[in-house]
Amino acid sequence: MKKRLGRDFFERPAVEVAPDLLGKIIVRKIGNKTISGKIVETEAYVGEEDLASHARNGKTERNKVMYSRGGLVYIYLIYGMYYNFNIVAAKEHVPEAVLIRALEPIDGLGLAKQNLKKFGRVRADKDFMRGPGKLCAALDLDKLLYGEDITNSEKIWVEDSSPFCHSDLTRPARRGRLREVTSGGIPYTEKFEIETSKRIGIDYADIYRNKLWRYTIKGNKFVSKYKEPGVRSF
DNA sequence: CTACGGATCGTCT
DNA sequence: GACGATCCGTAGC
Repeated sequence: MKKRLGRDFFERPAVEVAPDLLGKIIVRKIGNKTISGKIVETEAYVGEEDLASHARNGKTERNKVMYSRGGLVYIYLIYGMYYNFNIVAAKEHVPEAVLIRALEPIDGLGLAKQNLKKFGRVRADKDFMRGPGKLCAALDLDKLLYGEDITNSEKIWVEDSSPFCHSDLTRPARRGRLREVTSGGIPYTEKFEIETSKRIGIDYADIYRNKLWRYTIKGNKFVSKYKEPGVRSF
């Protein structure tokens, strides 16, 4: 059974929520249409002392929702043309958040494709929701959703994954057996490994640039900057 | 494959 | 006035 994640899930430290979100399903409702995808990449931003976090200078007009209850949506404009989508973590007054960096597409690919076209051509299906800016474009996430409560919103929420869900992209070959249903090489029916790494694009953050607060599903092809194993450069 | 520059504007100094 | 939790196109190998 699919089940929406509630307050208790999000009101924990971001370094716990971020890895726990891997494998969960983001569902986006636009009118009577649905776009959904499996979370394969997240990053944790951990309070005012985290120099990579928007909370590093205290509460401001932009980041104030980070100080509210876990489970609210923090969306902001970046580089003047993209949005980034976060879910607030931890309890009220504690400014933590989880950046959603990549999804594996499941449903509503046609609409997602349409949404993305405003931002230019998309090369491959696996690139739809790979990267925080593209993900927001694909799901049509913008300032209008700032502060939305993901635990009871009609527009967006997070579900536990059902074991056999898969998209057209990852549907097994006609003759394939169920256990060969894969998500970027990782069978849905098996547990995945979580890999940690440095967060992307925050080289200015002094010692916090080296924190391993980026979480990915190991081997999943929909992770941003994923490289095929065995590929070497000269 | 890697490296690099430009787009573009709200937010904060 | 500077810059960014990004992305894409181009150039070169």
